[in-house]
Amino acid sequence: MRSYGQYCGLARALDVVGDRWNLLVVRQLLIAPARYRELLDGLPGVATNLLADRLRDLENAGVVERRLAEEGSAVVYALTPWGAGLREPIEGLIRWSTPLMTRGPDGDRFDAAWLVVALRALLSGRPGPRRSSAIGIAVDDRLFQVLTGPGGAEVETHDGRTLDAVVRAEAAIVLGLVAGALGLDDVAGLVDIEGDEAAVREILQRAHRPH
Amino acid sequence: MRSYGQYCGLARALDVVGDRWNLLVVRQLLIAPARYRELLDGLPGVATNLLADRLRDLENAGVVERRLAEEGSAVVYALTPWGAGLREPIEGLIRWSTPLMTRGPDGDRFDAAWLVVALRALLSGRPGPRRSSAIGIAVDDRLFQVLTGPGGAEVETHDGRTLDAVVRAEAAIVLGLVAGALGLDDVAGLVDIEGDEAAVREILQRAHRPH
DNA sequence: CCGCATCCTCATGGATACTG
DNA sequence: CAGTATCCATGAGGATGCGG
Repeated sequence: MRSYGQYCGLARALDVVGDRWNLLVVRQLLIAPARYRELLDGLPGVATNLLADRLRDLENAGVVERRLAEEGSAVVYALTPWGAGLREPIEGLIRWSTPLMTRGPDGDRFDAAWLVVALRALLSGRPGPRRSSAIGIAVDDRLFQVLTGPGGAEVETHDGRTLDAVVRAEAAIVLGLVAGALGLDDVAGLVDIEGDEAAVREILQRAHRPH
Repeated sequence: MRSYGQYCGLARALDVVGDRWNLLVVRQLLIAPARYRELLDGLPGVATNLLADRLRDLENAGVVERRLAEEGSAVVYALTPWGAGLREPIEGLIRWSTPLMTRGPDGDRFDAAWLVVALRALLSGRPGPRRSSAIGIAVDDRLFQVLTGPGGAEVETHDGRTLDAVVRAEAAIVLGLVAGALGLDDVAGLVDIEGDEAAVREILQRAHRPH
């Protein structure tokens, strides 16, 4: 992308991350450091050459760094400390987007890993007292609970139900909550979704690994 | 721009404002509502057809609205309340960009009006006590002062020097401050710039008008 | 397999000219 | 003044190739 050629913080920031796909690459790396193939999978629709281009650009700009796992030549992409600072504006955009999310998936693809970023944005970005929150969700007559603290969101189930169902349902509930400008304590709702436990459990584990 | 087709807040936000120039249009309207020509002037480098396209897109998305001044057919563009909510992520990007600003204008164009957004972002977005700050600036052996309160920044001069010089110098000082992670009380610096008083005075007046 | 690079097609952006 | 129309350059998207 051509530079805007403006001595303005916003313009210069967009010179770096304003290119198509760039902020979504950062989103993926805010979830966890990832391999090239994982990024491709987490960014449905991106062309392979574009992803390579964007990773190069972001690396040259100092947003992303390539790490070589000691074993062999495995390349892992991760955010630099400065790149991780994009969490703030990204969370702002996520909060701003809640009116766009109320219409539901509609046909868009969905990946539970994206909620790792979104939940933290929605639950930690509100003004006012920020203790911890508990959101109860009823799925098929079974009750689950999502506990949220200052550091982010953790999912706990009091049941044998899959974690994926909890996470997805949580998305709908939290988005509905925020859209309706309600408080975040002890709210219950009802959603009906199926899911895969192992995948989400791994996502959550990786999300707790520091970069 | 094609939709990302992802049920993710960030992706949907970028479906709306991720197009080139879109966030810069919003920046201009965060300064003040503006006519088409004013937007062209405040967005150096944008093509007229692109600006027209983007304004249409943003209007259809509910970010921008056209207002008809009672007199004749004068069209004024302004942010909707939802569109004004982009201030938060924009301010986040501006704060994130400070390392990019320390190298100076370099050849980029500069418009003092952009500081109306940037100053507020830099001075009101820091964590911790948020009282008011005073930044002293020495320009050609004369001292000026920029007073900042919770609602934003106001420029005052204790001298006959042009306001534009104050504002431009202020940019360099504040950016340097934030980049160096210093506090914001009673800091002095030195810059040497010329400017035009009337233009900046009008900008500041308009910035204090609510949308 | 993974991590890209090349090639091709087509949509989008940029600059300028033009119009109500 | 407030845009539209036009033309050309650039970049996105998709398929495929290729070395490790």
